[in-house]
Amino acid sequence: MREKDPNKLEAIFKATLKLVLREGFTALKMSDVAKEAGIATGTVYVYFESKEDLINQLYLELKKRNAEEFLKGYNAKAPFMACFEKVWHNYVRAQMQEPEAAAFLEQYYRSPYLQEHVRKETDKMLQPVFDLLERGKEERLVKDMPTELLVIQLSGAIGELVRWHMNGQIKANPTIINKALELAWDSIKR
Amino acid sequence: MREKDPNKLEAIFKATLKLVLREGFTALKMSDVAKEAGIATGTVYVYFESKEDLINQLYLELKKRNAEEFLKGYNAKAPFMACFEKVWHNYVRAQMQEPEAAAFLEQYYRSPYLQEHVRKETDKMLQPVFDLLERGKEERLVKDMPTELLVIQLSGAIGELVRWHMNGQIKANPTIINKALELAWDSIKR
DNA sequence: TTAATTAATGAATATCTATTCATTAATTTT
DNA sequence: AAAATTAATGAATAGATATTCATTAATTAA
Repeated sequence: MREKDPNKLEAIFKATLKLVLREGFTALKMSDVAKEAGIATGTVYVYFESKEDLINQLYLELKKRNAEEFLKGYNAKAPFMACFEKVWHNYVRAQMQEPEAAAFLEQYYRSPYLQEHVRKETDKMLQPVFDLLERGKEERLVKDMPTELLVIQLSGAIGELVRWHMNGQIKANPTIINKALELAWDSIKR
Repeated sequence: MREKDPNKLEAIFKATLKLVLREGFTALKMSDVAKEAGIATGTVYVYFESKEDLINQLYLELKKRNAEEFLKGYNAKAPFMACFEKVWHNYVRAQMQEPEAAAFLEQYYRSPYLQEHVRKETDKMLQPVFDLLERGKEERLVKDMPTELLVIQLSGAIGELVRWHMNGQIKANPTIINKALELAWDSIKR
């Protein structure tokens, strides 16, 4: 039993991400994926049943990696402010390090591949943020506003920062990122 | 010379928006557009040369409408705070009233149809916001931060609010919208 | 070392969808 | 009212792309 090559699988993922970033789902062709990955068209079908399968598997994989990145070194017992900064930086880093992934996830949300239960499932990833913000409210450090609104404020700003960065409209260096953190915090602090 | 029916043109636009909101560009078929608009497939080609043409014409039309909405009743000579609130509410309203348009524009930005010069062209729509924020900095009402960052903070939050609203994850009634404004202002105020 | 098994290939096929066009219907002009 | 013009139709066509599969190459087991 000859083994499948994990490098090829990863190459397919990478190629897909690259192409989706460049032209979106609309222009994604299996033959292009294969070419970009440096393999034959048919080989993609050794690893994935169909285009739909590829996209969904990749989606789940990205979510998994994202969650790991997201909670790296997070300790819910630390003081609130430490937790907040940690989560914020993790979130930014997760998005910044993998802008292709961010673009893919964005596309997935507006595609025929999306299944509602999957969306709900993966939205749970934000739960730690919800918990943290509610703790912040209890400790009277954060405004008494619907937690959803607070999350929207934070994730919206980060997402937009990454988009502008990718467009080349802004260069998101550490200085900029820290300033963005300051803005974000001033927004929700009591 | 029989005249073309402006209702049909509008119906095609509407159908396209509806379908793109539901499943994105990926699943957009000319035959579906026609069916949704209640006309024959071929009729779409009476009004548009091609699918590409349809998408680009719709894009330009939406941008035009958006810009009108955006600047409605705006008077740059009013006191800063009045201007800020006006612009903010206009921006929210433009996005909220036409969530389908917002979804379409989002998709367009990640599609093979996008042309870089078009993106740059239409990004100019944000110029009034840039101007206003720079005035705010001069008047010492707004933080001395790169204007881009301030814009990112504002537009990111609004965009995310609309997305959550569309997903049904939050009900953006006037109360919520005002709270969001409060958060946004606290973020950038000095 | 040979046989067996499975990955890899890519041209051929099947499927799907944009576009065309011969025909019909509606409107306008004469 | 008849002729002329153009919109509207939708089945047929052209073109594009997902998927298959007969064949080859590589790896593993015997």
